[in-house]
Amino acid sequence: MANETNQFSEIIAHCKEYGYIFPSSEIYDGLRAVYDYGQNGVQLKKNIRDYWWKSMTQMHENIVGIDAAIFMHPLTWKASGHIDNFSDPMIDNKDSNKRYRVDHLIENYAEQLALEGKKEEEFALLKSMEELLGKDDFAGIKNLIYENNISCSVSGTCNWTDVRQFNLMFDTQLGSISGEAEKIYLRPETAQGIFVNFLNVQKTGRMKIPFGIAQTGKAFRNEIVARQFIFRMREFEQMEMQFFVRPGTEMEWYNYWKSERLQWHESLGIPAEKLRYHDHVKLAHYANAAVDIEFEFPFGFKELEGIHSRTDFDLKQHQKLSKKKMQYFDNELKEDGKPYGNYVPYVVETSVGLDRLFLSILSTAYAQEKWLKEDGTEDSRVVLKLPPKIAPYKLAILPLVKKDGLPEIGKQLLHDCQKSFFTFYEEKDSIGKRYRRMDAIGTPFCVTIDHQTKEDNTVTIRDRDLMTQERIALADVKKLIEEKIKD
RNA sequence: GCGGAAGUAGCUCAAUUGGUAGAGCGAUAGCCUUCCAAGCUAUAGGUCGCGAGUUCGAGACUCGUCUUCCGCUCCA
Repeated sequence: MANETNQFSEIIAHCKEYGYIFPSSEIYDGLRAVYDYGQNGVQLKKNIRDYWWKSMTQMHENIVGIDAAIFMHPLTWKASGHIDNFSDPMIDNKDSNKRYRVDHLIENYAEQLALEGKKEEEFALLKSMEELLGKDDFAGIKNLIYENNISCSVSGTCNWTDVRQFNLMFDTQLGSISGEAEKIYLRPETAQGIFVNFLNVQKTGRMKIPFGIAQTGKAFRNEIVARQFIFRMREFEQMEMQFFVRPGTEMEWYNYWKSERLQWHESLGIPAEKLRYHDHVKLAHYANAAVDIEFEFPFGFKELEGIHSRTDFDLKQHQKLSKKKMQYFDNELKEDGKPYGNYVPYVVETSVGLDRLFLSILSTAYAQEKWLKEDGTEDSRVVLKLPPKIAPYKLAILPLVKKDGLPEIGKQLLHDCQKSFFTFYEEKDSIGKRYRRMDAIGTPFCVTIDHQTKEDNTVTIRDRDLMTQERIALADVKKLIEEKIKD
């Protein structure tokens, strides 16, 4: 009966129409690549986050959570490498549209000079470049490129844009007195909040390796091109867990989390064929192994979660800059009967984008269905087949008519149920229309109060996905739903 | 960032050669009530994305700008 299509633009439209996601500050034309979660979206997002939180912390006695601030000491980003690696001045060639890091562009040209035997010119060029870069004199850099007639290797022209700084980190000022204010960054990842709290948590929680610290929270990246709805946003939410292990055991844990995390996504109803691993060939500066779990979005397979073996890079860097020892004393005995002793732990990270996960779940759940009714006419619906445990509303209570005392029974049931889970109550419009509305927002169960209810205290309960109904005792409704929404 | 396309009511779309905006669905209120969006009545909702320009007159033409989608580019 199902004839499903999965057009991305239809999903976006559905999100807006049914209160899942709105463009940010839409009345002012929106803000590029920034979105707000609506009344249903916030609930779905929260349920996904809670499910992650529970499976990471509550279900693992050796993983605890924290909630670090978005603002962090500026040296944090020096230590992590974000300041040095992500603030390169760039320049575009207007003819080829090719973008270069200006230091690479000039260094390449300098190499040519060297090959031509013009050692002095090479030296002078590099020296001026360093001076200009040192004082962020971008106009000067551009002049330097023009003076030396440095051209684009693709177009061969010197038709350059201005030099621009592309720093992925947003900055702002801490302290309100200008001049005295300190430049401070909005965190580009939540991981560092965990690393800087490593000692606090390990000591106060008396944590023994291996152990993990989990955190969910907002991160900010000033992406040059942010697009594809909520897939790449400038403000987004991460759910990260850093797992601290004994050096040498990291690959074991890396493989453990690699398979663990894939299964977790499947437990949220994402079909296995829409998930795959993508091993990194080119590794980031901090990693010795990295894999992405990719999901087949409507626009192709893209990264959903990253699992990285980060070695001891981060803790060592913080040790270096903070001059605090990021050590752990391992009392467990080696084969020779002596303890493992002091070391800087290795880290295996799992990092999933909550917004991306939201989009994965939504695009998996979204379905347009068409079928023939008994009288031969076509019927159709749009339904979000969300797993009941994360659906915004778990149950809708629908009196068949709004008279004869049926609303009163419905409201009593609402009162009983809403203490335990989100319950929707609606008595307006035809029952079919109300079912369609509930399908559109993904409510898994609808209970209808009819005249028989008054006689024998039973109601019909309708399954969203099957559109079938069965009659159950009114008194069993709450218990039944609670059973259905359990993990 | 480059190229292409689009923007009129909550949604889908109309509006002659330029003559100061309409429909269906939806929403709200009421009536009716029969378990899968389709009965009846009434009401609300738009400075045509925004800003200039051309014109006696612009939703329509021109320019700019914002936003979105598609392709390229980028992506610790």
